[in-house]
Amino acid sequence: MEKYEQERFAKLQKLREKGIDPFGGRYDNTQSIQTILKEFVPERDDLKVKAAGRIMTMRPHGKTVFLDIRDWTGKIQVYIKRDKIGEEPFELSKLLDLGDLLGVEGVLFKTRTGEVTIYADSFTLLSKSLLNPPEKWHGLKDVELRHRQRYVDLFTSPEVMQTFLKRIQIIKHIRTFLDARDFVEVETPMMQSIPGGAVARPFITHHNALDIDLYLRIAPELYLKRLLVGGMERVYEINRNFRNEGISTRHNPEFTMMELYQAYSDYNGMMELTEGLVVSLVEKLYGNYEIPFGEITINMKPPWRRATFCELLEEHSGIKYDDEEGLIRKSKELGLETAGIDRDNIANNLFEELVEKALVNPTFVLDYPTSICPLTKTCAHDPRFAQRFELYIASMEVANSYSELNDSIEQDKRFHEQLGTEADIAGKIDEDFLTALKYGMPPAGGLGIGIDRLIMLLTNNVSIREVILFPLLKPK
RNA sequence: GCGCCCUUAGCUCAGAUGGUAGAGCAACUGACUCUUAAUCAGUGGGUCGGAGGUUCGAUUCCUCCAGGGCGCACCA
Repeated sequence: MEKYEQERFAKLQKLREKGIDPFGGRYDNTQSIQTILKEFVPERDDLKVKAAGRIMTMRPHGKTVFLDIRDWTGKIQVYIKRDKIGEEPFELSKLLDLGDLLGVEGVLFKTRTGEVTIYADSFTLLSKSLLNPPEKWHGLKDVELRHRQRYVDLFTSPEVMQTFLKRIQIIKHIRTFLDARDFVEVETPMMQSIPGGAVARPFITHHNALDIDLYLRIAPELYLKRLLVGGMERVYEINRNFRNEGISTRHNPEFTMMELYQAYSDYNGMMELTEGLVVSLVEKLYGNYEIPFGEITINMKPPWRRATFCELLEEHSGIKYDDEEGLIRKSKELGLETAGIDRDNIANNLFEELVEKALVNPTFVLDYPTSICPLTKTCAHDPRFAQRFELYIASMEVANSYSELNDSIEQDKRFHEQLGTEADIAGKIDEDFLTALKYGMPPAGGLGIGIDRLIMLLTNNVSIREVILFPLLKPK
């Protein structure tokens, strides 16, 4: 390692001796390689182009050298010929290495073998690379190295670059979609003194001047609803949530969540919105509704199935929600814990065990038991159930939505039921949120979409770490 | 947190019932003015993840540790 670096450093010194700055500077008016490749027309041999990119391969042939440079849009071959470029510059080309960043000016032509190539009039070293890039053919395969040194992964693997560019495109599309429907994007606190809006272990941090502990937010929900009270009728936020829990192919401690709230809507409105949004993304990225995901193919064609929690539970377990003994019996058959657990949670555990795995094509699961939905309005026809849906695709929970509970008295009661004893409650209920509700919050639909998971689906990556630029890894 | 698996050259990978390792790419030297996984000739490169143990001898067997992958658990 040391050795390779020294060899390259020696070349760098030689360049300096020749008066060349090995780290370049401003290099204006380049065109993207993709644009250059599109511009080429076979009839013309005088199209001047200027490109900049990283040297990926080099094929020296005595008094000529072919090299491929890549930028973030594509790859193009460069042809450097001594008789064309002059003796001194040609000597400089011998000090180039794989991985160096190079600027090239020249005319386009097609080689005998049919490859569009820049016939270099001149080249400029824009940055000397001091480390060996990974192998040209296999690239960087080691998953750990790919994540730790994402910068290498990105310049080595165009597919990885494409995944992240798609991620950016998807998030941009979501913003455009929501902006077109009169939503406004807002920012709410990441550091909260009471972590609310979800149930999860938070990260704790400390503010020195105030000498108080703060929590990194587990959800923005309670602040976004305050904005509904304030009269911001359609708000959304796309930003990070932090949960101090296990790491898996579907969980990263910090992840990107989109939450939105629409006054005077409800969870039915949110279903329409969700389906419209995700389908528009599928159409944009795929042009058809059959999308591959790992080993499976998902059919995203709307309309998506809508089925209640109870229907699905019965469909996959043969047991009705009302049949408490049946639920317990089935749970025991499956080896699930039942002691000290109430019926709703037993039902929910059974649901997770039996139903979720089967939900491959998009399915809206409606009307969860009220006790596991503390922030949700109950169903008019049966208050044991709440107006909530979760959207499952490929057995992953992708979205979660409800008709927002706007009755402050009911909300107060639910918080207390959720938290249990008075001792547990101290300092854990966001009283200011309840105060806000008392002023009056419009009935509203709320929606949360796990952006990373959505991007996994839309880019065919089965691990969340493949769609997060710098996933959390233990320090080496 | 638990279980299974992985860690060998800069990168991608071989390998040995235990006798201190090999290929391709990359690098270095030379030849080559339309090549493209360029080619040809030659050269160098390794604490075999770390620490212990067994052994005459360990990279190989055992234990522990670290990092990672997958699954489970956790996760409204």
